[in-house]
Amino acid sequence: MAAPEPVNPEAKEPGPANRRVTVNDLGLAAGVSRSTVSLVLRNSPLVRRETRQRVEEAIERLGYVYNRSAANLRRRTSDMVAMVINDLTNPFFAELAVGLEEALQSAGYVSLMANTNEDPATQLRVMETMREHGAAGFILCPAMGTGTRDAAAMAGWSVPVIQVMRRLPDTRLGAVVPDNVMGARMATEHLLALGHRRIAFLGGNATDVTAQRVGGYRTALKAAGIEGDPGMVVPAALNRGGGVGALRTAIALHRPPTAALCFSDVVAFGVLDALNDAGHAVGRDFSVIGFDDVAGSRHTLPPLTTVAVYPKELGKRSAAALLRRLSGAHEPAEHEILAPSLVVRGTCGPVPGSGRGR
Amino acid sequence: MAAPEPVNPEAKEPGPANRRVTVNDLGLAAGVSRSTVSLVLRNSPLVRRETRQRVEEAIERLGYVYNRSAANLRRRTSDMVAMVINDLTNPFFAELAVGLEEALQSAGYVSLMANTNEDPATQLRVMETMREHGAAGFILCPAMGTGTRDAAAMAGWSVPVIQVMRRLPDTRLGAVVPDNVMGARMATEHLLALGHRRIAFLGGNATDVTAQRVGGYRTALKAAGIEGDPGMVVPAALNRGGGVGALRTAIALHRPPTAALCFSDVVAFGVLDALNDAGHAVGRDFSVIGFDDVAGSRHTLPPLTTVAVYPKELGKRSAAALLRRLSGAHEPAEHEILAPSLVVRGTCGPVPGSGRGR
DNA sequence: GGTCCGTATTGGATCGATCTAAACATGGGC
DNA sequence: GCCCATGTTTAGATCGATCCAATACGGACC
Repeated sequence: MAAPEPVNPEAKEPGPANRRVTVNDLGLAAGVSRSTVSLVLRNSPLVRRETRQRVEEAIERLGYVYNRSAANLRRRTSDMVAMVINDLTNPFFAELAVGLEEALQSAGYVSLMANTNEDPATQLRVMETMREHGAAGFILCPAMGTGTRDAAAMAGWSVPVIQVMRRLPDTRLGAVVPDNVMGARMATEHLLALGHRRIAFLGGNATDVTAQRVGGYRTALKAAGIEGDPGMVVPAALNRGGGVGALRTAIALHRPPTAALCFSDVVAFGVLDALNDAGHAVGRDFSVIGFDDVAGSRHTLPPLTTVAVYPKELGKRSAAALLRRLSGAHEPAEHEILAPSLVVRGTCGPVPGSGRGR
Repeated sequence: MAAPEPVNPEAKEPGPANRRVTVNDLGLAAGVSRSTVSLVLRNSPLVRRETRQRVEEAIERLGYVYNRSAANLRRRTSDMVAMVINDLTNPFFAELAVGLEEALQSAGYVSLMANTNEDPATQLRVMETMREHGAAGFILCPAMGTGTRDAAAMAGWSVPVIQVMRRLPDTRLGAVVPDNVMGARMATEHLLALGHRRIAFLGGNATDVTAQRVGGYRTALKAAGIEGDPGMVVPAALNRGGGVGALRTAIALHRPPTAALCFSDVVAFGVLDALNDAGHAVGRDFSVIGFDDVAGSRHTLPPLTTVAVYPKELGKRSAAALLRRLSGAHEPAEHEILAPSLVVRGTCGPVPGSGRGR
């Protein structure tokens, strides 16, 4: 007997007013109590084989959907983790997010996600909402300009917060970051070994990351006995246009650099644009090193020498760190620092006019 | 009197075993019932001003956190939306995801997110989990090779599913997609207008998107009275390397093309690499058009002529479509098709040897 | 037959909120 | 003094699952 109205064809049993199927309904259908159904759902060995089959058959027949929210409420648990990312359109962070989500997914967690667009206010708002939703923990790549008050508030929440890539000055928050100081030092030393003495640092923002990279760069120069020239550090927007501008500023200096370490690959792309534009031969007239090793850096002309920091790995590690905090009751907040590596491609060469060319 | 143990400093009131603060606790603290507290939480005008203040003061003092899961359970509602993306590391989809999330966020929803990595099995698994979590609806960019059975299963769930960018052949699912046919037609006509007769189509995958773009390309050729040469459609992996290989295949043909429409900008990047590598002047010896208009296409040498499809806008629109379905009770599944536009930059020119050069 | 045991099952309370209908207070009108 | 309207508050049931202590059942054993 066909139903007169075009109802949802999946609603296998009409039921009273198309109500959601619950453990009670299953029990009724299978001739057991909801407690037994619950045991079946949780794969308890207490249930007799035959009873289990009856229940499973009812689950199938009624099209039952388990309600994790209700279960989590009763069990006082949560299997949701929040990931809060500053800028997903940046391929670096996109890859980080993918590594993160993949790790969480395979650990049986589901991810709440928000993009903050580098806005601390948005960041705090979405994190509060996610907390109300019962997120078991947070992975946060802090927006630029996140205040100390915000950090303190997060640290006061009773769920673990793991920072990734960037760090706020609050020791109660965990973190997984690359060793920016070391990466910048390695890159600078590479240029020094090629004979460069006047090396610029191009690009940077108001995060701890910039401070660390500039720090590593300065340390390497100092160790080589080179006086740091403040004009050699050129701040610039972290995009291609910023790189173009920064290079032009640098080569217009009274005593221009012969090489540059860039804050990121994207900035380096702009630097390459500007060099090509001005007719300089990259790697011969001027050497360039990037930072991050994003996908595109393999394909510039010439291919970009850069410092690889493995964003996907950062994501995976931060997920692992969070999962550790979630299982081990009161682990302390740890900071994990990943070693970067220098990837030598084609944008660096000996100092022009050193006689080592050709 | 200082507590002896280093407990969570945010736990303003010790409470019995550091239990979560609930409406009951608030009621006790403010001298009202939990019902009144609940009214305050929902900003009901029924509550007397003075009572509301007492409750709000208690909320502040006890550090209360609203439990949305519990509320959603009782109210039989959900304010979570699931976004399921095939490949977030692809900047095109990353931007789409950002537009999507932004729109959902400002509509008061929180986003569950999963990356499927183009794997239909993963896709189905995470979507089922999200359903159990009570997602109010789905925005799905289907993984390549998603089966009809999967599509039917999703359509049978009682929550709306909006596809974005790609479409499965199931009319019960909504969709927001660009007009790929039109875009490819416009691009091909642009090349035809420049005098090209032998135009290749490079790259493609096993989705409806490829079929549509090739379709538009063929339609334009046919309208110009050009016999479609099957060898001119060169399938290739959708990455830079695929583009390199596809171009080499194309120019090795007996009668090679003088221009190419690429499946995507990324493929076009590879094509440009291969052309530069072979010493061809792009835009003079050979014309290239991309598809998507991703950020990088502005910065190739020369800048890439391409078909813009506005991924962020696709994201916003699909969010809007889902929200419409969520409010309006039984809206039908609509398909929204966005017009693309041709962005003319520097990679196209007249046919070589046509005398129109220079 | 009664006791004990292991296996399998169950009803009632509970998680933290909301809903419903009813109760309560106050004041005016008659 | 009673009724009713208005404004404010509340107890009990409920959402859909799990926890807990209790129970039912059959068989082994004295």
